[in-house]
Amino acid sequence: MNLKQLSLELGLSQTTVSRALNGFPEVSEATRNRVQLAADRHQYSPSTRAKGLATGKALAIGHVIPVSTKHETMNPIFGDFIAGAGETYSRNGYEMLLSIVDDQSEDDVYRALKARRSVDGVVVHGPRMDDPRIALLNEIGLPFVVHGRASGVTVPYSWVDVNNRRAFNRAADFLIDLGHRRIGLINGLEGMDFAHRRRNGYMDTLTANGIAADPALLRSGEMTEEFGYTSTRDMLALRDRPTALMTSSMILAMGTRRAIEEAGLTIGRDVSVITHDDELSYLRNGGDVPIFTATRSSVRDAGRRLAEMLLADIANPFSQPQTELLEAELMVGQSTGPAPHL
Amino acid sequence: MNLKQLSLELGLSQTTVSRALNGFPEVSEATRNRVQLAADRHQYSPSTRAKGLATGKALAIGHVIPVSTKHETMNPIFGDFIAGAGETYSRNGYEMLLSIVDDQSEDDVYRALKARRSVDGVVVHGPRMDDPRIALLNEIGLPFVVHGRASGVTVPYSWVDVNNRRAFNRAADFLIDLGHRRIGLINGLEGMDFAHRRRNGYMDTLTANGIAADPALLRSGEMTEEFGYTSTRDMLALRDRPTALMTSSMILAMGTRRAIEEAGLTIGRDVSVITHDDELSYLRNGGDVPIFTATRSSVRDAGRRLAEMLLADIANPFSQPQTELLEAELMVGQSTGPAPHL
DNA sequence: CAAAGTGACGTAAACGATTTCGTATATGAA
DNA sequence: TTCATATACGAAATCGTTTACGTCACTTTG
Repeated sequence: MNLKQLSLELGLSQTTVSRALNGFPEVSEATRNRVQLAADRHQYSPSTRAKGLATGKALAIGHVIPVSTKHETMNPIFGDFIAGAGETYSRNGYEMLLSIVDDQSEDDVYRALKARRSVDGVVVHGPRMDDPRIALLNEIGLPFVVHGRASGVTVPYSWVDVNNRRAFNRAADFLIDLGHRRIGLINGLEGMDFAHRRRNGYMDTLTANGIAADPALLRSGEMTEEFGYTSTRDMLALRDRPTALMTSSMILAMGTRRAIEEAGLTIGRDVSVITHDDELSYLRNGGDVPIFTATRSSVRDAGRRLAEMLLADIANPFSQPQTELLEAELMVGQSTGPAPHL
Repeated sequence: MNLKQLSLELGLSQTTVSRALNGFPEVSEATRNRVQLAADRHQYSPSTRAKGLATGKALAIGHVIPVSTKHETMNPIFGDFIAGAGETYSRNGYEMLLSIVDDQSEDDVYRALKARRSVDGVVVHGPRMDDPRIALLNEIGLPFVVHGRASGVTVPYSWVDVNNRRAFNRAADFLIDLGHRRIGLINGLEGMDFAHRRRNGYMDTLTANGIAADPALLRSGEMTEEFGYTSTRDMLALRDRPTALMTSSMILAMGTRRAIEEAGLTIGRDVSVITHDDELSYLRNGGDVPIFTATRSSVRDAGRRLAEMLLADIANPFSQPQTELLEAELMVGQSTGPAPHL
C-alpha cells in the first residue's frame, strides 16, 4: 500500500493524505481521522526511501565499528552500547545503520556514508589518541558524536565519556588506603584514548603517594580473558609481586582471577583486584555485594545519552558541540582487602 | 555531487553517465573511462535512497535483535555474528540495518520493516521453539534466514545452525568414557531452540548409557556468568554432587570455574567441565591447548555463511529454502579428566 | 456590500537515481 | 544507391514521498 493507492481509496489528493498523517494544521479533524483509520487498516507506512528523497534526511544514524585487523577483536561493550542507542533511535523514528570495518579502511566508509547520503550522522567508536577521524568528519561535514574522547585533538567536537582518569584515581587511592604499595595495571591497548586516561589516573595517584611506578606492573593489550590471565600470571611470578591489581574490564578481571587462583592465592586476601565495570548485561558483577570491587558506569546509559545528543545536534545544525562526562561509581566488593604482609 | 551535476560537467546525459557507471554495454569504452574518472575525482556515489526508489531494492538487510524485557540481557554472541555477516554485506554492496527490540513488540518491527520497504530481507536471531516469527515473515513475504532452527515449525524455511544435538552427544560421550556418571548441564533458557536441542543431546546420551538423568543436575536460564556460578554452587552443595558439568557458553563456564574454585575444588581433577565455545573474539579459549574442553564452532563463520545464503535468496526469489548444518569440533583441553572416586 | 481573510483541499514540481523508448550516425549488404 | 543493422547516445517516464503554490467557498471586517 502506498500513498497514491491510499489517497485514491479515500477520494482525496496525496497532498491531503500526507498532511493528515504528518499532523499538519490545514486539514480538518474529520478527514484526519478518516485518513488515520484507513492508514491503520492497511498498515500503511511511508517508504523510508521516498521520504528520505523528498525531505533530504536519511532518518538513519551510522555506527562504524572498527575491528582490529590484527586480532579480529570486536569490543564486547559494543552490543550493550548500541542497545542503549537503539532505544533512543526507535523512539525518534530513526534507524541504525551498522558498518563493521577493519581499521584500515575506516576513512572510506565515512566518506561513502556521506556520499551516498545513507545517514544523517554517525557515532565514532573507540577513539584513539589524536584520532584522525574527527578532522575527517569535520571536513566532510557529517554530524557526529564520539563515544569517548581523543586526547591531542584540539578542535571542539561532541562527545560522551566516562571520567576514566578520576575513576582510576579513586580506585588507586582506595587500594593505597588499604595499605597496598605494589599495584599493577592491566589496561587496554596503548593508543586507545580511554586506556591512556586510565593509565594517567593510575600513575598520578601512585606518584602523588610517593610510589614509583614499576614498568613490570604495567601491561596493555587487547582486552581478552587470555590477556588478563597471562599478564597476571607474569606479574605474580615476579620476585616482588604485586599485592593489588587494577584491570580495565570485567573480561580482563576474569583472566586475572584465573591466574590468581591457579597460583594458589586467594583473591581479596593475597591479591586485591579492582576492575572497571561497564555493566554489560551478560557480565553482571554480582547481586547485592559485587564480586569485584569496581569502578562502575553503564555503557548502555552512555549509548542512550549519546544518541540523544546526536539527534539534537542533527535537529539543530548550528548548535555548539555538546559534551557529557559521566562519573563512575566506586563499588566495594569482595575482591579487595588490606595489603598482606609479604 | 549528484548525477545531474556530473552529467552536466561531462556534457553527457544522465542516462549515459548512469549506464557507464553501472557497466551497461551500450556505451563506448572511451566515454566509460572518462565518466569513471570524473566520478572518482568527485567521489560520486549514487544516493542509496534514490537508487532504492528507482530500482525497488533497498540494498539493505535487517537484523532484529531481541532483548529480553525481563532481564535486559543481550546475547553476547551477537557482536561476532554480525561482524561475520557484515563482511559479506559490504563485499556485496549491502548495508546492515539494526533494530534492537524487546521481545514483546518484535512482530511490529518486522511488519514495519516490510511496510516501509527499508530492507530486502531479514535475519532472525535467537529462534525459540515453535517460533511464530517464521510464519509471520512468510505471511508478509519478507525474505529471511534463521540463525538456528525452530523445532515444531513444519513449513520449510532457510536456516544456518550448529549441530547442537550432536555436539552435546559427543561431549557427554566423552565424559562418560572418562568414567563420569554424575554429569550436570547448565543450559540456556528453556524455550530457546538451541537449548532444547542441547538438552536432548545430553539426555539421549545419558539414557543410552544407562544413566538416569537427575533433575537436580539440570539448570537453564539466562547465560550470564552469575547464572553459571550459582548453578554450579548449588550442584556442588548436593550430597551426591556431580563430577562433571556441561555448560552452554564460555561465559557460563567462567561462572562455573568461579564456583568450583571457591569450593576448594580443582577443575579437571575434582570436577570436569566441557563448554560450548562460539569462538568469541574477546573470549578465546586459550592458545594451543584450550583452557576448557569444548565443542567449538565459530559464530562469526555462521554469520558469514548465513549472509551469503540470504543474499542468494534475495537474488533468486524462486529458490527453495536453503539450510546448512555446521558441525562443532570437540577440542580437548585442560578442564576434563578421569572421574574421581568420591 | 466589497474587500480581505481563512479554512480545506488540490496541482504539480521537486528529490536523485534507473529504465523504457527513441533517434542519429556509421557500417555493411543487396 | 538503398535498406537493414549496429553503435552510441538522449528525452522523458518512473519510483513514492513532500511541499511550494494555487484555488474555491465561506466567513469577517470596515
